[in-house]
Amino acid sequence: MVHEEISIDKSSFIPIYYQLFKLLEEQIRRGDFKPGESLPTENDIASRYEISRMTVRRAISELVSAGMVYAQQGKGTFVATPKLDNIVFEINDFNEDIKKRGLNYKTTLLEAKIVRADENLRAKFQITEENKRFLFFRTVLSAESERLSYEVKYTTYSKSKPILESELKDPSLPGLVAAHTEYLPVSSKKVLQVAVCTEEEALILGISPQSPVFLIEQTIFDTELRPVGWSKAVYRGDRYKLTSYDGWYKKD
Amino acid sequence: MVHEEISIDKSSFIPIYYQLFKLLEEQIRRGDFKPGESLPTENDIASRYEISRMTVRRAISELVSAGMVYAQQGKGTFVATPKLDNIVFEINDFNEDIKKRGLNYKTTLLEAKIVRADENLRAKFQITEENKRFLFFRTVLSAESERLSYEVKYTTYSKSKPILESELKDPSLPGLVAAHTEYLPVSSKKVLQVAVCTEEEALILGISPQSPVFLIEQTIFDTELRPVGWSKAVYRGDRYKLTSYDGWYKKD
DNA sequence: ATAGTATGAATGTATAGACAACTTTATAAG
DNA sequence: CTTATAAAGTTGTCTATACATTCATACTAT
Repeated sequence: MVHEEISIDKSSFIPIYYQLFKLLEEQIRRGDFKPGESLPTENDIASRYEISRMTVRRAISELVSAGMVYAQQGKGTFVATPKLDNIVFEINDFNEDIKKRGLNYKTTLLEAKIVRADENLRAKFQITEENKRFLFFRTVLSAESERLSYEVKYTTYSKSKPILESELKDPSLPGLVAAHTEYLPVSSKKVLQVAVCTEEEALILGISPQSPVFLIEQTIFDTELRPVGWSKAVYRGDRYKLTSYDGWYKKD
Repeated sequence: MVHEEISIDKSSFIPIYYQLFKLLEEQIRRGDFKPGESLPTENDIASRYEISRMTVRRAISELVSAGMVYAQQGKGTFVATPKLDNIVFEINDFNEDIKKRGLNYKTTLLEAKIVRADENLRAKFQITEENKRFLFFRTVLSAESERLSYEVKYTTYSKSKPILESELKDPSLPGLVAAHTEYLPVSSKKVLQVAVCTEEEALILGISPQSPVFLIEQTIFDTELRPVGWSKAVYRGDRYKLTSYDGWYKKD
């Protein structure tokens, strides 16, 4: 296969550092520089293309960010070996998958009320006070009139921030928390497990009991690391999967 | 709470850009600059600390990478709102969890042989040739004499690259592929699903049939995007979980 | 021979300045 | 008042230079 000659066009509106980044990336991909080998020195590249060394460094730093090369002070810059045992499952929203497929999805609010915390809930929110009240939501997500997931959510509650009608449409946990917390919610922890669903969940989702499901618990914390929101969601195992891509070739 | 006064020490061995990065990060964390608000301009910061604008830009670019701020040309640099519905499950190795807990884990090779591809396998490797041969491995991972996962792996095979004794100890798919492929393996796709285990898997893992399990399929591709390795692993659902942290506060 | 020292080469940090690209605001023209 | 133009402000790119830091090598003294 013949590769078209790529080079640097200093008069282009595309930044030089970006052109060089793409050029080096392509050369690495097609094996001009192999894993473990070193790239030409920054000064070599700079004089080769008659550009500044700082511009070369900008290009190389992009390669470093992409994980394709690594630099060692005093030695040089070397091509990395693609790491293939790294697994990164990234989901902006566990439901995004469904939405992307263009299906008609909708969230149904089963219940919304103010509750007093029982012992279990107090543990989740790391409080001892017995009379503290929380907002409680139960929702079901469905697509094409098929129920896909069931979620219960709790957030802190204060009288000064009542429930708004608009929240009830599609109450996401981060959204609810932001609306009912004094402090800024800044961090979140999620735990994914597999389980077989309970009879109640099976009934709600319209699947047979003991079916395998994804179970995701999420806790949201404020600036002082106090829990201000907690949710537990059950996703049908036969309708969800997570995909991870790795290595040099990534989805653009 | 009183915060110690942080500032820039130009004589420190810690780079100025890094000091400034940490300084700005801390100011954002404690709310001096709130989400949506703008940071001081680069020139302001530069003259405020009597450093170069390029050094300021280096610091801010770190903040951008961390997702705490975003820059808009011509307008300014603004504090981002923590995104809490992003889920990133990252596992260097699905077994790392086990290893970190300091348990005695070991990989047991159940079987290793050369096989001819059946129709199913040919589909996985996107080939039609019927007589092509592949390497086949079956392994079990156990910790504290408890079996945790069961994995079957296939890689391309050529006579010129025979199986080495050393491979049989702990044959990871990327390792096997690298040892038996002509071209460089550069990318990988993994799909995680939930399932209930088969009777065979239940027997091997010593759990009851129909137990919930994680199921991870991995395909490794070479530079020409040809599949050169495929594996399917079953992990005990009661022994594995995935955790994701999100937002501004991340684990250090 | 060994250890210490000097030298060169490579990446890392920092600066000052120039201009480009984009946005907002102020100004002028109709 | 509206619209077009100019100006100012802000981030983005690029350059040339200087020095620091780290590493490998060659050299020197013992």
